[in-house]
Amino acid sequence: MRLSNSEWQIMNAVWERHPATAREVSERLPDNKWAYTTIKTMLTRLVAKSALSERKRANTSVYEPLITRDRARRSAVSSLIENAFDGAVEPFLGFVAKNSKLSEEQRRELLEAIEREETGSEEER
Amino acid sequence: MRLSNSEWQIMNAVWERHPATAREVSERLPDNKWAYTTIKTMLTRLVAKSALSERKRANTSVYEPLITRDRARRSAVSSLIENAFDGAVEPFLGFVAKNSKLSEEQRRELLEAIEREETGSEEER
DNA sequence: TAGATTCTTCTACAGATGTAGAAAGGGGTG
DNA sequence: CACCCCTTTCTACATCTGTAGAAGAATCTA
Repeated sequence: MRLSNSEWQIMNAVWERHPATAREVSERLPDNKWAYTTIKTMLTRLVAKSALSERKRANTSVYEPLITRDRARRSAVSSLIENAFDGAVEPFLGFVAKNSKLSEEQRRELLEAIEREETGSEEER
Repeated sequence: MRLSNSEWQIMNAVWERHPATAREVSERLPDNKWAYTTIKTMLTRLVAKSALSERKRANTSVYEPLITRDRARRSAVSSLIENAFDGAVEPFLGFVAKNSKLSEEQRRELLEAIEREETGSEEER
């Protein structure tokens, strides 16, 4: 399941709160510059690729995620590692650690996360 | 500078050792399934978007990166954070830490990297 | 219920991506 | 020089992405 840049924007809005109508998505989009029909088109495409479900309430479609944000993220990160790091996780992690100008706060958080070493993910519906 | 999946494969081969000819790229590609001309096409497109330079040696083109791997990686990671994490670095880091089934070894390395907190990057030419 | 408003569905189209064949050009070898 | 082989250059085409208008269908409102 690969999402394009614009599709991510749409999905983000739907994940935020759902079911959601096209209108709601449109309103949630930060400084939205898309025509309403553009959003509809993307919603339709996302339904086509089974990222969203569509159901009618009166004459209006309401959309709901079929994949979790977590899952989509994992897949995006994997793909990045695959392409940009030749599939090697370690260099990726090193890169992230080295390049992400962490604040003291973030650094501690990250360290803790690693310490905990919770492997797995909270699926957020 | 956005690289598509296939473009990453090509660039990876060029970064590996350069200048490189199309033939060399083709040979370096792990289990390459592309026709020679496909590779040529992609090299040409990469030249068009200034990711590679092209220069003739006899009747053969030799290519050389115009962007560093590090730079391309940073841009890819940024873009990922932008799309999949709404631009928030922290959730991204947490996610990575949590989801990346580190080996004991990798964990230590990552920790060290964070401790060192080298901000910046080794440009690899 | 007529008109205004909102939705949906279709159609369109340019540019990016994936993939590659045909044909022409250049260079080394016998 | 003739020829073979590798390389380049052109052209092609399907699919995906980004973006949206036109027109018709449903709904709300005075």
